[in-house]
Amino acid sequence: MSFVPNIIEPEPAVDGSFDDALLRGLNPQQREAVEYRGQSLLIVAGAGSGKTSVLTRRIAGLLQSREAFPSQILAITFTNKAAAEMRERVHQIVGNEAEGMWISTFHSACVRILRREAEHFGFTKSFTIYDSADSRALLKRILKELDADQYGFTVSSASGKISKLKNELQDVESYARGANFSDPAEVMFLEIFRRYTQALSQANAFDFDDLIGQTVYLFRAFPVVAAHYRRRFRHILVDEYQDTNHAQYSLIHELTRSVRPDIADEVEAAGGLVKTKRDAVGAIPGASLTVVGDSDQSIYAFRGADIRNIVEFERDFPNSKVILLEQNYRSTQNILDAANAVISNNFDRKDKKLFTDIGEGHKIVGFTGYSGHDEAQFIADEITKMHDEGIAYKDIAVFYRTNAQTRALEEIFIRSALPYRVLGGTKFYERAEIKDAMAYLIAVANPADPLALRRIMNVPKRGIGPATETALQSWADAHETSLRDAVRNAGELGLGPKVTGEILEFGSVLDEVMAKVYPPEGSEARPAPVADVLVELLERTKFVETLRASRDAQDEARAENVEELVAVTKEFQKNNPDGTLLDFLTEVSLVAAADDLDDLSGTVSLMTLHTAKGLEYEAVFLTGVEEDLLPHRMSAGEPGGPAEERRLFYVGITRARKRLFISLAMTRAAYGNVNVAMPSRYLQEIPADLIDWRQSPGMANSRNGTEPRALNARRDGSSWGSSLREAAALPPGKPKEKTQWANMVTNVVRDNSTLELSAGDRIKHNDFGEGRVTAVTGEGKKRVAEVQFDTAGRKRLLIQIAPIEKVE
DNA sequence: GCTTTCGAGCTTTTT
DNA sequence: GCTCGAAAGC
Repeated sequence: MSFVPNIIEPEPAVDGSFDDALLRGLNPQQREAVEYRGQSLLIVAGAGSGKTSVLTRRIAGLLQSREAFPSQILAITFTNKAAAEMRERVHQIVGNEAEGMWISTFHSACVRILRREAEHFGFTKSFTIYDSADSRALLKRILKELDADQYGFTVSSASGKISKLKNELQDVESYARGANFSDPAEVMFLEIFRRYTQALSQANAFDFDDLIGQTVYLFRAFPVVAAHYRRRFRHILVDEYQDTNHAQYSLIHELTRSVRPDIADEVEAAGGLVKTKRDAVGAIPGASLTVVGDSDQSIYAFRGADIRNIVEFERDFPNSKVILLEQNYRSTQNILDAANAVISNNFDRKDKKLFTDIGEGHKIVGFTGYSGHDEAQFIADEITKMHDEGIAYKDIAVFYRTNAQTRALEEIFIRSALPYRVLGGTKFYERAEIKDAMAYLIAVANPADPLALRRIMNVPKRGIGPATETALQSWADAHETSLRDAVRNAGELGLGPKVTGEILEFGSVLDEVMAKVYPPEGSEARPAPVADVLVELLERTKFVETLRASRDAQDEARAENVEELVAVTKEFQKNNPDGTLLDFLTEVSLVAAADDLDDLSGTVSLMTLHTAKGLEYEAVFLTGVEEDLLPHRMSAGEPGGPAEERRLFYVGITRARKRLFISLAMTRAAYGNVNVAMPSRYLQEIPADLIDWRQSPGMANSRNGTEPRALNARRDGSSWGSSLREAAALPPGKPKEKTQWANMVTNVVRDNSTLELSAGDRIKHNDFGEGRVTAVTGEGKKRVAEVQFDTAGRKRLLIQIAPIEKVE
């Protein structure tokens, strides 16, 4: 493929001035961060210090002053959501001038580049993107082929190691150079890595890490290609710089390099307009770089993020300017005091203190539950109270360390009829039936991908079992062709007539639909819209029909999910009239947890602490602040683990604007059994006078006691254990137990759909005891009772499933 | 080749 | 307490 410059543009006429409105309301440091002009700028932006505002105004300034065309700006954010927000905010300031900027994540920017350039190195533009599940499936096959479990390899250990290597820009060859060949496990790993890499390239696929790594490779191997992007992007801005890994760091380095005079000659000879950009010696100077970050918020070391990228920025980019933003515009002073106190325990950091002039605000509220459910009930009650006080559900968020913690929260929220959304976690696109439907689309888009093909070969059931699949694969191997070709030529395999017919029919459905997606060269036909493609595939394979006909009750729900996917494709087509199947697949592959956080108002948001980064809420609940959860047990062994966990806690605290709740439980369910939980060490790091303990670990621990025990008085495990044993020894359901653990919740659920309730009724609840109904709202399945309990306080109950009965 | 059953292992965080 | 894979029976 020859290099074709695709944008002809004159130099912008710099008038060097921009609207004063851009600087309005900024403090001196923020103002300087917007106005500074130089080769490289590091903005160290504490949590809530207005960095998004600074970044967007900086971009708007570049555009308004005509220092840059939109097409010369590349802004990189961490999530698509953040990218969309930044685009929107720039658009608000400069209007349509914002068109043509690249504001995207590292991954989507790289996909865009790779789709354009993949043909330089043996891929086609229709490559597929393997998500982690796809990579794992592939690795599973490879490990099995090699019997690698003999050497202690698991899918997760192998995928972790490969990912780590790729983040450090290592490939099979470079790894082999440093490998110890007398270690059989290392030899085995090398073989796994080799086969994995080979399988990806045969499948015309990249995994997540490749998207970055291969782009760097592309730039290094093809200087003229790199020169095209270096020439194009004159201003590069990177958000959340503390979370970049080595590959991403290298990508930034590659993009901001200057173009050597001889390469510039080559670009010019190929028709690239570079003359106006060349300096005295004929080189094209490197682009200007602005990075924004906060090393206190670095929480992705496990993914290869290297805090040194930000710490050593000044060394890497000589003559760079550093600007510190310390004034916080988000949180109350109490919240900031807690955050500052916690983070100051990380000793190897530059001292930095957030301050605000918002005022003290509410105290932080602490609560210790008996169990995770008890904790969840406390949260539900507090949310109800705040909602009554006029705080919208959408301004409230609940954070947790692990996704497993959602279960208890969801159960209680459903019972309390609280509207909520879980961000991340088991996502729509991870459901098996959705992955199946998606695999049909991938098989059509990228016929080289055997993973997708294998997944759907027998879905719905068409009698192509493992034996038949192996036969097809062997035929493909013997003829040195793809699995897809074997499907087309199934007639030559000598299989039974029935199964042969099925395979051929399957293959021709794919081929015929493919012809509609990629109309032959010179034909008038436009590529078929994604929704049509999907519907045709589903109909011709009787995919939904089979699910609907199934006796399994869950299959009905699966059919509905697939219909939902059809709706998603229609929506996509509406928003992107020219969107291709590849665009759709790319978008789906790169959606992040924080991305589906749309303005769907009126629901409480539940998410992990990692997902919470970059977001802010009026009220925040930090849950499960316990040893082994935060800090997580798994982090203990890793160097820097506890410090990173502390940063995670810090990130959580600093998301809150006005109200912060910190909660924990004395027991926590894991793997289906119940374990004793201890308060997190980080709790002691918050000055005691900042927290108003509704029920402190000390109170919850002492039998009847209302004396809060000082948190920093070390409790050993045995005292917790013994107190628990006493608690557990009490038969469940005794009145005494109830009053002591007013919020204790059991798992009793019943079908109450026939129960008629109205205001004034007196009821008895399994866990909360007796109370009076104050209001009934909603219809049918969603009827909700507001109940004032005698001892347990006010609760909202979803009547249908509440363990209650009327008492006369 | 399909379906059912039973046991093992599992949970850190994500683009 | 759930998911996945192996094994056995149909």
